[in-house]
Amino acid sequence: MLKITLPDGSIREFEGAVSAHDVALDISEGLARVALAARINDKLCDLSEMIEEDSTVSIITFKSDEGPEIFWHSSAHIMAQAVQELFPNVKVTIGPAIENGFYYDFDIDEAFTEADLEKIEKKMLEIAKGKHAYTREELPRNEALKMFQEMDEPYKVEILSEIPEEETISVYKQDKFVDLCRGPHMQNTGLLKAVKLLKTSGAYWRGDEKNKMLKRIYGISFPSKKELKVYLNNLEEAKKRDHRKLGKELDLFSVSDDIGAGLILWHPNGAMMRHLIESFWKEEHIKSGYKLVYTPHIGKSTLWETSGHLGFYNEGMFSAIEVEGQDYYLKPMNCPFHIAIYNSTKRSYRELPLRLGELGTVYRYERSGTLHGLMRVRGFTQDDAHIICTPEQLDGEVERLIDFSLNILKKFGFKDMDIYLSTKPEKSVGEDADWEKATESLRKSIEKAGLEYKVDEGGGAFYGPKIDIKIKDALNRSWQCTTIQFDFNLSTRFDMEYIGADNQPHRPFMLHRALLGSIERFFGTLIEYHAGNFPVWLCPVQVQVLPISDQYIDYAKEIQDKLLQAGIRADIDMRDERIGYKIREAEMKKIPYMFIAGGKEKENGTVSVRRHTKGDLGALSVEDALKAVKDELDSE
RNA sequence: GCCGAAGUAGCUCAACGGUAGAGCAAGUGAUUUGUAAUCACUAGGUUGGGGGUUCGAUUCCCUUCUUCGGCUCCA
Repeated sequence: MLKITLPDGSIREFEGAVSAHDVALDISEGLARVALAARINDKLCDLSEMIEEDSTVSIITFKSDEGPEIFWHSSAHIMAQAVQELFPNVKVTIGPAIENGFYYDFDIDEAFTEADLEKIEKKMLEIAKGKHAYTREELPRNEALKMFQEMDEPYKVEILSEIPEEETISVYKQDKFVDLCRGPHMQNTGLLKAVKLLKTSGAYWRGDEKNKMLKRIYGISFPSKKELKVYLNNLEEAKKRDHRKLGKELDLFSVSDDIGAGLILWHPNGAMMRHLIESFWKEEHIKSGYKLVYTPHIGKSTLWETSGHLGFYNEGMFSAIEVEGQDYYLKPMNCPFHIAIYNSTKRSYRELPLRLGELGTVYRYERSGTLHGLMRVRGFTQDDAHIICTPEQLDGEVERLIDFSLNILKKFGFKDMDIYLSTKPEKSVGEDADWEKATESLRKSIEKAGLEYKVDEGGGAFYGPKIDIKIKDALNRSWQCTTIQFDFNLSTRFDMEYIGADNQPHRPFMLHRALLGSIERFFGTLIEYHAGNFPVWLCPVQVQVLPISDQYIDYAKEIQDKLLQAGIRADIDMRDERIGYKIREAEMKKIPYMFIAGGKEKENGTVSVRRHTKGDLGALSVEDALKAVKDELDSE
């Protein structure tokens, strides 16, 4: 048992050996995936370092009197100066601090090469060494406008020209560089001691693809070389968790050029895991009062006209398939089909709430540049459900939904998640009063569950407010999993009704929800979250039986048989190889349990148990070994 | 789709104007093994596809597909 003191003073206890990374995962501050560094007993260390008993650990983003945001924003200014000095024809635009580092967008025709980045890094350190003070100057907008016009910086002029004339604006100067900026900045450039420009990319001016594409440089900087080294190491470690890399190594899935981009092939190992996820999902849904349905993968154009998808979602749909003069579309969403089931008969308030669930496979046209492993694909299966209820049932439904969702996610070991409440956007359909009621219902439910959340003002869909739960990948990128969305649009478009106690027709409330989001994306985040070391219940092979040599294969088969009888997925490595080799292979496949069977074991009716990530656990009777596996399964 | 980078054996990579190599994996044989790699041999490639320049292209150019990092978009 390890006792570790966390930054807030609380004490956490851990079973077995833990690394700083394990602790980082345990602190849900959103930076667990790529915490910049850890401090163990006040010593800066790598996240892969093991922690000793009674340690004090803090996961830090920075070691500086300046907050990272100020530091990185100031670094962006230094980069802009360096680029301006090295490439005089460049036009500067904007350059903020981001979660891990900073970027700056430049207007320049030629692309930045790797060699350019190195030159820029050198120049930045040179500027930093000059210990130039950052000075703030306030001046009337018109004067600033004139100044930037003279400097021939059209992007700065564009920003200024949108500010009312009577306002005063601020500019920051360091060395020879002047930038329009609100600040604040650090005292002088000398605090920057280490910088790495990580990557370049294109970025549209003001994020609008109708505008010119600028060249963006991303970088990270620190007040010491050691911190940069630790950060880069952690980045390397994070890359090892990439679901695409692990997907190949563990033989879980692939994509084939011949089949098409963004279309996933689930290999036997991945398919077994998917089967386990889906079976669990179905059982839980049935227990929670859902009715499972199946619906077709294509539907007639008239359906999509009624739903409105051909209007507002046309760009996300695959083109039509013509059959006997009638256009059919691959479904990008399951909703119209579920609604068709609802509308197939006259509904009474006594039937509500009606919860229709389906693992529904949908196809969406995603632009080629946006595809990303399992996270963004063109064909995927949503764990979709639509809850149709009366206005009075709303609060209760949302509450049990959040509870249900968190319970499901918990089973997969997720602890570190971000919750967002998205409210009414400018363009929307539905009555204001309904929006109000729905939004409040969502808010109350999150608060009642005691969850922390962020509000995304105006971030809702045009058809209703929503709650999203996002999980971060190995590189700290957020991916939306759970989404709970109101829909004021489709219920009207499809003229959904129920007959109330008053014998009058009423419009029901409808909620869309997907808890895992899509099976593909969920699987991707699952792989990265656990770095391939899945909970035992999800492992395609839970126990690998390893006979020491040919003569113990029979004994190994006996053991395997007992395991299979007990419902445990067990394989035997019968190859003519040494035990060290078989162990290595099983370890690399991240199989949780290895049962080693040789002469000693056969004689005593035991197996030598080895647990992945823990090592040799010694000999146990076959029954006890089996019980150890079952106990772990029960605790998950 | 846009800005950039990249595609060589199943995997990880090398060679770079003179028709491709290594390690691991695979196959065969020897070995019968005690907690992260036993040895030997064998086979494996129209260097993503198509076109061009050249006496000759994996290498240079064009085009197309796919992948990667971003932008935009989103489960």
